[in-house]
Amino acid sequence: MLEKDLRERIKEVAVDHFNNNGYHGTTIRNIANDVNCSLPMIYYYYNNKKELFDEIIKKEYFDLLKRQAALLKTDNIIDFYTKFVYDLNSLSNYDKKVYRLGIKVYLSFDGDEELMEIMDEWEKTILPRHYQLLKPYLKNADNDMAIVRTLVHLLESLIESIVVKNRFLPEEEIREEISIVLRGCE
Amino acid sequence: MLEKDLRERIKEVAVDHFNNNGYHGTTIRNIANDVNCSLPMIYYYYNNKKELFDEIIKKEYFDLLKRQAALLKTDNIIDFYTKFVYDLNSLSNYDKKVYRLGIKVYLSFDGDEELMEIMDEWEKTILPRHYQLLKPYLKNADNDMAIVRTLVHLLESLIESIVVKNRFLPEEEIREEISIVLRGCE
DNA sequence: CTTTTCGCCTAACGTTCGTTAGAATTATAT
DNA sequence: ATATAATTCTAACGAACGTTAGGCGAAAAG
Repeated sequence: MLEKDLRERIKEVAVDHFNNNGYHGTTIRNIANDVNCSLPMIYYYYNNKKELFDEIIKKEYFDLLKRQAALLKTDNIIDFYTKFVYDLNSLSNYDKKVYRLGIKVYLSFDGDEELMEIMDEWEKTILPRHYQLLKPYLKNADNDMAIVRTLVHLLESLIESIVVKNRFLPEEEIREEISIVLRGCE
Repeated sequence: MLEKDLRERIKEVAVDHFNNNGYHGTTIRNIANDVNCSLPMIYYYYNNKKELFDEIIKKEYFDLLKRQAALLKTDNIIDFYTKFVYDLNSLSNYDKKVYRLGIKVYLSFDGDEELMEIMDEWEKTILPRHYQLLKPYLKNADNDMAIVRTLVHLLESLIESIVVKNRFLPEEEIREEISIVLRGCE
């Protein structure tokens, strides 16, 4: 037994390859090479290529999302969202790659119909969840929902910068932008 | 000679395939099948697969971007940005697919190093360009640049909804969100 | 001590890929 | 009419792909 469980190491390397080369550009041989194991070992732990890909999205990605969504919320809504985004900067490389891969599937740039449906289900929960979070701070104006939508759009773009484009975003910049959208709230 | 130039038809079908299946998931055989021509005809007009992909990004995508960027600007900045985004809804299917493919490369979900460098060069021009547009409407506050950044982030997310996720966004929703970011300007 | 199970391997299967050789057909020019 | 050039084809190349058959050695179970 090497440093880590072989099954885990395969998945880690697979995340890397799927990320860099997409589903079709990734070969089992290349994964096996980087893991330093023989080719059929991949099939010993995963039935086939698709199952390996699916496990990364269904388990790793959604676990990560749920961990993120369960973050504690402070009493200041701007602080909360700022921290929520800023903390993505210090995600582990593995988590960042899983996140990136998930977004790729979310935008239907990779994966298949089945995964897309799961993503659609998740997406439906996004707006209501943030509406609940923001509710106490909204002034029951006629554009409350527009503010929630705008914030979610901003968050998506910020997350993409950090996770997909692999940029570092300073806390102050994040706070400024979120404050612009939420100015007037609290 | 059929309805259209064969070279053009190959490119059209290729855009579709690269879009649906990515670079590695696309095969020259499948393209030839859908074009209803023999396989080597692709090689008659394009030296290889990569050249076909590159032409779509380098010519079609950037032509589209430049067309977009050259849009006339009205005297009302919110009207202008609203129209800018809303008009994406009625892009032709071909243009939408080209746009989508370009964003895929922009996010380095497809394509290679060389295309990424071209994308990076383009990206550098985005913030300054919108700063110039917004300048007359900004009140020289200390968060002027933050407003520009926020707007660009919002635009990116709105564009992605329409072009990548293929949603229809109503003009009123777009206007509301842009107004939230630009409230105070003009 | 024997037998079964587990983790891992070498070698190969059949298929599909990008690409090309070489020839047939059609259009253009002389 | 004849020569040249532009399109298009059938057929195949070698390489790489996902996947599997079958066996080896060590550990665990009886």
